Amino acid sequence: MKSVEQPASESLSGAGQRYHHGDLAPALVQAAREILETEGLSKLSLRAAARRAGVSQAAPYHHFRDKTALLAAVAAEGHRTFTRAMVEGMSQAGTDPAERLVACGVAYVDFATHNPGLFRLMFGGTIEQCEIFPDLVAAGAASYRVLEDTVAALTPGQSEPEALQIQALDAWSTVHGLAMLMIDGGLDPVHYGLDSTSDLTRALLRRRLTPLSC
Amino acid sequence: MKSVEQPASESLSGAGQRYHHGDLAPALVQAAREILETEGLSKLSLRAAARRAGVSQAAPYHHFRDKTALLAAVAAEGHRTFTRAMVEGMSQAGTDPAERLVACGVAYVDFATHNPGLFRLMFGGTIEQCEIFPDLVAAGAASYRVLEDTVAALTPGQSEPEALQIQALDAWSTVHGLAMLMIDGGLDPVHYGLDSTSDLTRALLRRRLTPLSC
DNA sequence: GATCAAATCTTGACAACGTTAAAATAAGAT
DNA sequence: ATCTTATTTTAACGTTGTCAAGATTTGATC
Repeated sequence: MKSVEQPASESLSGAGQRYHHGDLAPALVQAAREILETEGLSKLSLRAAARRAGVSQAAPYHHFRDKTALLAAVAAEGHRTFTRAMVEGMSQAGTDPAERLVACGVAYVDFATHNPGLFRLMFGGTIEQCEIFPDLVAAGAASYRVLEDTVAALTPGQSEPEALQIQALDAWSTVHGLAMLMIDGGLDPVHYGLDSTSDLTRALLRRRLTPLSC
Repeated sequence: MKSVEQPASESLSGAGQRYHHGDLAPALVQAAREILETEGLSKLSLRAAARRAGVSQAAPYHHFRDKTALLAAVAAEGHRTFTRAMVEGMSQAGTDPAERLVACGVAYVDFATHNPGLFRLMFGGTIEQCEIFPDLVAAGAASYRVLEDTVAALTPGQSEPEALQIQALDAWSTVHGLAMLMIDGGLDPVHYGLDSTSDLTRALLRRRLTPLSC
């Protein structure tokens, strides 16, 4: 009476509804991620994620303690792809430290505008007491380190570490604020005589990094 | 059999539960605001706000179409006090345009750190389709204009308006990002050798406004 | 002042949600 | 083959957003 032996390949292929899903935790994370981007945070319920993954309402509780825990997993995964996006964006920017920082910032803002729901989940305070999710904290710290390192490369001979940190914070605040304003504040690049949000980000960062010639 | 004639003074005095509240809409906004800061957004339900205002669960629907409409009212009111905070902060900063901008930024970030829940509601994308609430849009635009004007005062002889707008956006992004990171990212001023978030904001903005002496 | 319409509030209900408990089923070890 | 454990389901509880129907108050009109 066994069902056909499938090698745990699930995805969307077939309606094979075996009792044990086999890989439910990642499937729930992906389902939640999809709902987040297509329907928004308000439509992202645990039950909806379970439905999308093809399991019952209570199944997620064997893999996540809470709804918040699932959201934390989504956010952590988001931070990892976010980190990758920044690294990749910089790798195409050559070797000039300033241009690399610009590319990092552009990747930062691009990620936010392309995944607004996810970005808000990662930074928007939706997940209360996020410090109790070590995975999330680590992923967030790693993504910050990319930006910090990029800023550090900008001023090689920096003696005092506090100045560097302030500089990194400055860069971080700028791109983070820009990202937030673009996805929430209804910022329109055309209003600045530019075509895309990427161009606006680039213009803003370039202007910053090349102080008035003196 | 009339109850004692009270001149519509409500507040918290007495348990006078007359059938008509008299001023329910503002009372609900304030109740929501209080819940937001004391218990967080997740505990802010329409029913909880109604309970706190001393009315039944369905009473709010005679003053707000939705839960979202109530949130929008809270956010709009937040933007107005936010605007006032920035104006007042600048008024104590003298006449130097740069110092006024710094004061504006400090007020911006201070407001966020003192009212994190409200600030997130104002900017965090919680209110979907916020463009359908004209009051909210107007209040938000007014708060932005304060910052824009302050930046404009910084460079009096600015010919092209686009350059000014980019400059304003730069300033806005920075303080906004800083505010967001402080309430969500767990930014610690001590980590930068400073005592308070205000000091950190000031240090960052001053550094920005005084380019490396040349 | 009596009457009537509008505004305001309440009770009661419904579906959806987060969450838990108990029971059912599959997987793996002995 | 049996037993233990992990996984999933069904059923249920309390809470929420929201609506419909009825009750109460207010204010205008005669």
